Amino acid sequence: MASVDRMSDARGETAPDEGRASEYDVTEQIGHLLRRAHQRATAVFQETLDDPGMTPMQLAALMRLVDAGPVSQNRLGRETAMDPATIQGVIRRLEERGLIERRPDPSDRRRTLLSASEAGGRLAQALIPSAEKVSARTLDPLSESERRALIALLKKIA
Amino acid sequence: MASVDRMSDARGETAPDEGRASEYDVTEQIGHLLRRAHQRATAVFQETLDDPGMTPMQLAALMRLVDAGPVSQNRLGRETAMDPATIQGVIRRLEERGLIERRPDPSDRRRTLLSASEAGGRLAQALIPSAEKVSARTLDPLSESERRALIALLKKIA
DNA sequence: TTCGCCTTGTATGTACACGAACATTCGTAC
DNA sequence: GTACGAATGTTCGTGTACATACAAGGCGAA
Repeated sequence: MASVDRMSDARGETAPDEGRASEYDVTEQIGHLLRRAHQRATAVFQETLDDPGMTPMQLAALMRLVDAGPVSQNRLGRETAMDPATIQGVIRRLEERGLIERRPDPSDRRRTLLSASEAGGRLAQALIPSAEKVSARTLDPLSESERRALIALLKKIA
Repeated sequence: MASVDRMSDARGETAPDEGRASEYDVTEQIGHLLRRAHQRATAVFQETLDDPGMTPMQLAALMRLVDAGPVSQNRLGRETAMDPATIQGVIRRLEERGLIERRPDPSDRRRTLLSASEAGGRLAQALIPSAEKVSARTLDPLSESERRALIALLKKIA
């Protein structure tokens, strides 16, 4: 978290910005900027959320489960933009913490139905204010109209 | 890469968007949008770059080395926004491919000086057009002014 | 009904990403 | 000149992220 702060400098040691041979500057590429911004958003999440050990992906999955009732694992992955191979681990860790439950789907024997446990539902509800603070802090450097603009632009390229 | 495309739907199986209990929608949070956008940028990178096996981080490090001459490992990490623990693996893989070279810093025995090898320099130069195409494709859905706006906003929150 | 194709969940392997702990070395204050 | 704090690079552990391959079940067409 604090490590991100340390990574922004380019001072000292050698003269800055001399002898740029090619015309390709990594720090100007959209991919790099998206990565940096996502990096900071994750750091803010960890600093701000009232639950150490809860990760962004785990909270996303849990919140979605609380809202969207029992769903299959793959479907939950689609709704939260997670690969089937990725959501597998997220689900396993949430279950190990007793926040969600798994049971076989009676109407389709391939599927496992997921739902939030009692404790999971309570935790999700309790974390909402904290989660909203995360978003607010991440967008802190921007004005209200800039925030709306950024969100709209991100939706366009996603 | 194609998997990202499959992850955008929320149709079928149950009625969409009924019984939203809490007021927290994950897909509207800035962190989630940043993650999705970064996800797509990475997918475009892999589809577009003329070198399977080259990753965004590896290219960033290599490009920086070509431009910024010999640098220590930690410093290169700071300039490309990579954790010391992270850049370690990136450097190792680049060296295994013979694209960069490591030698001890004579003036500071803690440090390892990194520089691009001959082959690394040639590859970096050859990949520039391809890398620019990556950025262009990622920004494809946006107009020229939108692109500038997005880049400026991302720099503000990073 | 059976064949072919799709979906679902799992496992494996690679590559970030970062906290934490560590040994070595440097620089400086004393 | 020596003790102390800071910087450098490494290792370990955990958590995404995804390609690939796979077993099992569902489903429609022949």
